[in-house]
Amino acid sequence: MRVYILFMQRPFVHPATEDVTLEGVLYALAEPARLDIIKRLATGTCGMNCSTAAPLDMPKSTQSHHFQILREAGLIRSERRGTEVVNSLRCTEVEKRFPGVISAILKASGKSKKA
Amino acid sequence: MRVYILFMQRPFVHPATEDVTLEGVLYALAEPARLDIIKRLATGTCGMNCSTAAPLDMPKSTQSHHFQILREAGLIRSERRGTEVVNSLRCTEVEKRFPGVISAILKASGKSKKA
DNA sequence: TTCCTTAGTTCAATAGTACCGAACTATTGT
DNA sequence: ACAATAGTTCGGTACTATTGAACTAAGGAA
Repeated sequence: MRVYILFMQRPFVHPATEDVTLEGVLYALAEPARLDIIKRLATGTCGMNCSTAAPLDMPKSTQSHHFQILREAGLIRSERRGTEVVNSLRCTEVEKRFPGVISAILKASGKSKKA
Repeated sequence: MRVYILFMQRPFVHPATEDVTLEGVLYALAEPARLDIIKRLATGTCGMNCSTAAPLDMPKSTQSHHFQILREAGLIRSERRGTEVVNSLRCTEVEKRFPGVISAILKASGKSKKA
């Protein structure tokens, strides 16, 4: 028999559009794994849970860490839906704050290092 | 009396345009101090030496480190001119490789965190 | 030449950050 | 009530950044 002490689950914190910083956005996207997550979210039409949006071989604790950074940078919105967390891009908001940045990076991210 | 053993000074290495990676560019620009350097270089019409392009209070060893990262990312070109190193942006090249990325970031970098 | 000055680099140590396994929380289904 | 699924938190190790100190290199002055 196991005793659990129950806490309220901490709600996710999302910065307001005007509080999103360029530094935070660039920092978040500079990590290939996180850019990868953003690319996956961009191709899908609806939100994705963490495991789906993250690369297959990434440990869950690392996923959690990266999603937190993306969320705090203002790039994604996360919502709890039962046991899972549904993540979706905040592209339009970020585009409004920093026009062209995300779209140009997403467009560029298709290019490989060398043929 | 001090004895110096003289070496040839290592020449600067600049990646070819096609070897510039998005990851490297974003990583380089994600650091506020480096974005600052790029902004300074962007406003000037000609090249600047390291001390001029870097923030005033930055230690020289840190400057050197940041310029190396910017250079290896393919964002700047460095040339020795006597005792100093003249740095200039490789904007057009990077724009050709990743259209819109640098220009959008430079445009966005003017925006402050909050009024 | 010899020394001084200016400009930047390299080294090494410390401070800070990231990654990931293990243990845990929370919700849903059986 | 228990098992399964999905994600979070913690803590230790491994990597990365920052910076003072020592150094290289070029250019001038005496």
